[in-house]
Amino acid sequence: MVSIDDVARAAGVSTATVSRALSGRGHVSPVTRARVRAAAEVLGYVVSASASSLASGRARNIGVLLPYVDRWFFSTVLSGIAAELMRGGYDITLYSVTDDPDERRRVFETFVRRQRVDGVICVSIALEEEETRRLAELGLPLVALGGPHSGMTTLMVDDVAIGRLAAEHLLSLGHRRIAHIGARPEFDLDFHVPAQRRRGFEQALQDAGVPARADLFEPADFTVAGGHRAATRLLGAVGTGRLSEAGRLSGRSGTRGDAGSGAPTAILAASDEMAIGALLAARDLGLRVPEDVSILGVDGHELGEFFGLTTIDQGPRQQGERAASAMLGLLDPRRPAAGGDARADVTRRRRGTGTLAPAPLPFRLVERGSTGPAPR
Amino acid sequence: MVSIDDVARAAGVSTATVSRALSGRGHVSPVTRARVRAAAEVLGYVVSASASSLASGRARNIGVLLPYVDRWFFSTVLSGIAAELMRGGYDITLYSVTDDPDERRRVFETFVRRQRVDGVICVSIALEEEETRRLAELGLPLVALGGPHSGMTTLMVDDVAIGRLAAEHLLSLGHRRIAHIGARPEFDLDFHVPAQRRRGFEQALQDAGVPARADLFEPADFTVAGGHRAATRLLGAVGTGRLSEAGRLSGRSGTRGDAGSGAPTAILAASDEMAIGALLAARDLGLRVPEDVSILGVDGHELGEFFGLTTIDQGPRQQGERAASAMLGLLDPRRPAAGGDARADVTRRRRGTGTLAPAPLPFRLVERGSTGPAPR
DNA sequence: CTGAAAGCGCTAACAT
DNA sequence: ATGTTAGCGCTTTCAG
Repeated sequence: MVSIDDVARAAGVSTATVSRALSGRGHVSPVTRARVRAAAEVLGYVVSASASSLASGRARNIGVLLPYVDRWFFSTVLSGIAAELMRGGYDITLYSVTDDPDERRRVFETFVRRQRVDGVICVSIALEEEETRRLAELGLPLVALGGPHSGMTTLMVDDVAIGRLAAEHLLSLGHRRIAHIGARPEFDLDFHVPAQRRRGFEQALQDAGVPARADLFEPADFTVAGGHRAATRLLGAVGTGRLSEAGRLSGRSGTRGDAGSGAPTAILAASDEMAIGALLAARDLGLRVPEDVSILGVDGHELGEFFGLTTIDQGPRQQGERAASAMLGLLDPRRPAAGGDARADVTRRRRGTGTLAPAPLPFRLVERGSTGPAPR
Repeated sequence: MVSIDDVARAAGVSTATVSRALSGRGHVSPVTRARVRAAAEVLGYVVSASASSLASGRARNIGVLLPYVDRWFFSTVLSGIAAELMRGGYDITLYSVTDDPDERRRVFETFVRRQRVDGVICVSIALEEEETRRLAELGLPLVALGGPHSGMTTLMVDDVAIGRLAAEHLLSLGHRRIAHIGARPEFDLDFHVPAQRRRGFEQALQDAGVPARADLFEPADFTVAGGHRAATRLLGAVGTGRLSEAGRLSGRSGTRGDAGSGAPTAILAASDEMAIGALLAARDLGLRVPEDVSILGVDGHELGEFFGLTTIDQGPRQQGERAASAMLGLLDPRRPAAGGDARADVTRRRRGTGTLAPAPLPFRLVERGSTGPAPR
């Protein structure tokens, strides 16, 4: 392995100069710099991460903690983080944090404390007090996506507002009997995202003078199959959780279009995957979407486009990019706002804590045809 | 940050002893070991990755190169790798290798060479000669998932055999007019996986005396939408690429069940996502699955279960685990075979190269109802 | 079995 | 602008 000494010798300068020339810290004359660069190039020199890191305390590496890497939302967020961090010249070290207490302990007590990282990004992880303390002790920049969290820069989307926007969209189309597929309690982890969406949804209904009906809420598990089962139940049949050729109903019970009772004319699912299940359930029941029933999802899942699903897109990839960008900003406060300008939403810097208080993450309604006017 | 000296002082021994006691290298008396461990525990000591790595040359960190993190197959493989490596006490550093030449250069010339990693796992990456050389120069254990690759332990699934198994399954059900949705040339990258599946498929047809018909091949892009379009075309209508209520055909042209012409009675899609698109297309056309048309996918995608899709599962998560396990085996040859026994398939060790020649990765037919006997 | 001490390769004062 | 040099925190001979 060619070392800094080899380069120094080849360029006829000291190792300190090589270090300065290559890292850009401290002044080096243009000619010297060029000579050093050339020598390094020729020799194929690359600084040793461990040596540099040991001497400088900087690792050019960010730890990313997330609960799953193999779920759409998280892998999409991760791709955003990775792209942005790589642009900033940082490596990323992946730690998957499940809810297995032993594994978590290992991550927080050992892995993260090996001084391998310059900062930590937590994605959708509800930290216990102890864990928060451990992270804080590191004295490193911390960014969380999804919260609330105390003591760290937290990027959050306002899920109550999402629920509200969803309800308002459906209300504006004239729907009054709007069902909601939300989370079973055991899936309402991680900051109660589903519960918040539901709250916003019900608030908006109330504001519009439409009473939320308990029988129009159906809990599910955030999968396509779960959405299918829930929607089948809501739309008046018993679901199997599987796509089936059966069940083309000829008519519907209840007086469609009414205000107070009967089957729903619209369904809001708390995730796109459940919404897709609902879409398929409606079809299995012989219902037309959106003529007979409108279906609305939340997330911005890639499959939504194929299914013509109207959704509230929260842009997970962009969320990842923003989180990474916030981290880069914390690491180097003089860093200019990035291309996508992910720091535009950083409104004020809290005194002393090195923590940023960003504006909420954006989301938007994407209309694609699965929602329409309420049946007459 | 508490250092090794603090522990040494607290335990009343030298730093060398602390190092030995904690790392398990070299002999330490049980009492001393216990005392050191206790001191470390109390002080909350964790070795510094950079210092340890600089001194020992070991980083306890594996670099993972993959083309995408936000696609189902790759994120699933990654989750397998991460789980297994974490079990082995290794961190993982993620490098996404696109086909942008500049980014690739950065990864192979700089990132990977910072001596941050003890080994590199390449997932589905077709390396250029130059890149292979760069990796080999590292002198580190190298494992590839998907190949062929020269000079490194390569785990491969036999895609020709997959195509063959698929065809044989359909042939055994009496199908003779079998269509294939494969890759458009621009998607046939990375070792021509789709091309190989197609080859196996056509070989098996030939072996059965069923001539492959060029008009029953349809290229697509490995998405649900693409599969839908392709299947719509194969089944005799013009697809829109979107789920539509239209097109319930009343009858079919061609004499179903015949040997030499007419619409296909079965479709093999080269990926589950395309197969799902095909499934939906068949429904849109008013065809029953599998009574009118059988549909078979390849991969083992999580959505397959919901859609009742018969598939050839290649177990991507297990592939990741095996790759990681192979890496751990290379790093520590005395390491016992892992729980899942991912080294059972390592048949022989090539002389000198530190390279293992594993058996092909397994795959299996999972019947779920989307394939059935050919219509009479 | 344990300690002393020489690095590992680089960075950052401090000098010049 | 550049060189000298003292570490960064650990591992690993080499002695004992």
